Amino acid sequence: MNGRQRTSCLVCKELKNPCVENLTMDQVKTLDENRTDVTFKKGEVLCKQGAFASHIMYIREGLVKVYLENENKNLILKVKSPGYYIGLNSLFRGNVFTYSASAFIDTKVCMIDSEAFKNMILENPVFGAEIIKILNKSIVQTYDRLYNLTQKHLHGRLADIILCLAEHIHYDHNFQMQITRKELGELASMATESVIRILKEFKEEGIVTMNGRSIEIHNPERLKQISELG
Amino acid sequence: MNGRQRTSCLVCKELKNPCVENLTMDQVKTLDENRTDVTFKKGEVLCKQGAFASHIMYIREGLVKVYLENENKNLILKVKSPGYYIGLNSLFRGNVFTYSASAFIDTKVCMIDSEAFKNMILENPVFGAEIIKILNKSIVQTYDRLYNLTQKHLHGRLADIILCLAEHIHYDHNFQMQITRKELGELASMATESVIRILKEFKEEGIVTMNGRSIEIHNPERLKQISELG
DNA sequence: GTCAAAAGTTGATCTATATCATAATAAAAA
DNA sequence: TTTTTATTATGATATAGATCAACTTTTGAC
Repeated sequence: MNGRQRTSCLVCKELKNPCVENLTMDQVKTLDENRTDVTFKKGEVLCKQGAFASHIMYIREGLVKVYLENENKNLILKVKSPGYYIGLNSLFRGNVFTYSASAFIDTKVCMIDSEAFKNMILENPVFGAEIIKILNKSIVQTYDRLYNLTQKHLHGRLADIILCLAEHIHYDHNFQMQITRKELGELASMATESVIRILKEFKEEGIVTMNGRSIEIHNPERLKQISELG
Repeated sequence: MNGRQRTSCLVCKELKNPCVENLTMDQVKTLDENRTDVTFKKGEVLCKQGAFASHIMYIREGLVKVYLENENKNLILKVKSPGYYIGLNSLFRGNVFTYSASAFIDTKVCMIDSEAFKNMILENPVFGAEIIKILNKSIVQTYDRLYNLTQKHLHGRLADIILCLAEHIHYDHNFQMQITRKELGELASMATESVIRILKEFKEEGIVTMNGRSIEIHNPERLKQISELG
């Protein structure tokens, strides 16, 4: 694998980037004049694939599900947490959202006018470089998801998701999932019944114990192994 | 589908971008002093996932296969043609190639020193904005591939690839494929036998006629339909 | 507290697709 | 030209995982 393991982490912490630090006082002021804070309740749609992207969103609080829409089934691309941007992909190319996003839990975002954001990049190349860095992280994350969804089996994908929930969202190997088996299935891109069956197997092997939506990972190493083997 | 069809075109023409136009004479000169031309024969490796990316490559002639490596099986991400860059993803983040690339046919590239390239972005924000545009196009293309590989059936994926070869590489609905069924399978991410069987079906339905590696598409509309239905 | 709806569970079945085996060509090498 | 190797082709088999059906438990609404 040439130096890196492809764990499909839906939440890429590395992407978190307070690149506002690179702005001048004047620029922060301009940005401040061109922003507005909005709160979304769980399930509400933050942006719609194909709609005009007049603004970039910066997540302050909450958790956002980013997905591609289609008649039959949605494909979850990633889950974004505070510190991430939504809508960067629309910059300098059509100003149309390339994906839809909805609040996984109650979420607060700060909306920044696209034009103001673009000007910031054109005025301040260091800020631009930071945006490039963020985009590149996001591309690598997408490559990983592509790899995981096409090359790994259900067991590996579910192991990935459980580890991701524990280590990047709840920061604990013993946690209360706020999501249903169906949603878990959406994240791992598999049928609800498969989620249930595989969770049962993990339980029987002693890798986890579960009670309703609370889960405790006893053997994270084994989960990582399962994830690697596919 | 919210306004757009997800045809999995491995060769995204929109990405072609002579963004050198945005450089000053001085910058073009600097760039010229920091570049070197290299020719690769069919099959040769241009860059290796995980290796240090001391340079960006700009494709002048040929066709390049970009893929993720792994013990068992490679996953083709995209095919790049003249006008595209290789290695942009490594900018401002570790300078390590995120993928491997090899020449699909004889290929000429121009290598540009990474540091010189980065300086260009930091000196010239319009150039930086162009790079952001290119990265964003590439992300959207990757989302499409993710969608296609995970949501479409074999028939749809193969239809996509055949159309892509015809319309974006050979510019003719009647062309001589330079690749084997095995390679076709790699592009569409399916077994060689499946390629053969599905091609036979297309033939029997009168959508294409074939003779060895030469193929003529009689009903591109039908192929597009098959691609859409998955 | 009762009823309805949603979530969870389990087993049975179905299906798309990979894999295997083997043969027929075609291409390349000797 | 003969021999070897790679490609194309086809049928049989295996299997991962989805879908379906039915049943239980939990949650939420009135």
